[in-house]
Amino acid sequence: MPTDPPAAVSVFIERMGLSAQADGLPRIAGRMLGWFILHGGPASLADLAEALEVSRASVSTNARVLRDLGVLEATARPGDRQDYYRLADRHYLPMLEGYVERMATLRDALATAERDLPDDWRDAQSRLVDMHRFVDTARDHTRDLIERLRRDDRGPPEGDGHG
Amino acid sequence: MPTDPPAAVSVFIERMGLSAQADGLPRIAGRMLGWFILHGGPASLADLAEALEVSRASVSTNARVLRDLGVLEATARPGDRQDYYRLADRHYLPMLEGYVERMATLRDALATAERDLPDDWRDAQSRLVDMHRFVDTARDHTRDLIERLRRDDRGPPEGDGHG
DNA sequence: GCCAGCGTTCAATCAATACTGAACGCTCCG
DNA sequence: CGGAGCGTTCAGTATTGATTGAACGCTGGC
Repeated sequence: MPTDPPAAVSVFIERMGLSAQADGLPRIAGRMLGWFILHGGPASLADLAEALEVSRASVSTNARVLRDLGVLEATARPGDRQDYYRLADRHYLPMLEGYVERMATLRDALATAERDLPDDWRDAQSRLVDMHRFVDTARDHTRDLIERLRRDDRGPPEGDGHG
Repeated sequence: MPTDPPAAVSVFIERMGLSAQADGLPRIAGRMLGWFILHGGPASLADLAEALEVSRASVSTNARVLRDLGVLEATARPGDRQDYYRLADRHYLPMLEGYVERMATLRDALATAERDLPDDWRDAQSRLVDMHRFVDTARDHTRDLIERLRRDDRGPPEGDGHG
């Protein structure tokens, strides 16, 4: 074996699992994402199950989750009946979209409360509106960011490095 | 009782609990936040425990969590030995700061992988850098948003309504 | 038409963690 | 100095949800 650096590989995959967990996704989904970031190419569910040492059931379930999110894409290979998956182009955008979605949920709770609460509750209404405005701002801001990132597919191939 | 609209109140509080849960916080923390948004004023832990019908232990623990996050502030009332809490000024900012923190964690995982992986893994490196750039962009963007929101304390007291 | 392989689904298990009740330490009042 | 009230902490409980193993349906090869 010319190369045997599984140390950094497994460390990264595990970290991605934890990161996904922090974002409300199953840990295995994050590990699958990590695996795809490192290995990229189309892989079958059996490949993933073996590589990550998890059950086929988990791989199947989480592949569906990631596919529905837009992180993974299904590909077909001529002459092979297996399902193959690969990373979607801008696979990281769903993360931001998840944030937007949470903000929308929160926004709805605020709007409903504003509507259903009597006018007596002046202070409450004031605080609701205040937070409502904040959530709208944050959501719009993040939406714009997503739009922008969706447009410039890659940006300059190289040049200025750091941020 | 001149007003008895606890329906919308409890609905909102419960929704805030779920919203907090989606953000990785204990549900009770979210319900406490909801209660403070509606009732605002300084409240003792005993008040909260009774209002939300949860144990004093939970209230104590979650009050600490929310205080450490910057969502609640501790206030003192002269002549009263109890601890009183109230909503912090821009209590919603910690939500965005939490996002930034998660992105920083993710960024660190990516940077570490880039450093520790051998150059052989060209494609992996390429994907890592690609995602790294994205995370940096999103993080900076969100940071700027936080900065901006921190500056304009309230904006106009009233006038143009919608965003 | 039967067999093998793949993906999915479902009940059961397991782990993580939020929540509670009880005990403790502290501070102030009498 | 003794007692009461408040907040904190800790072990135990309960609940949520991820993960698994096994059974099922489907598709293609022989």
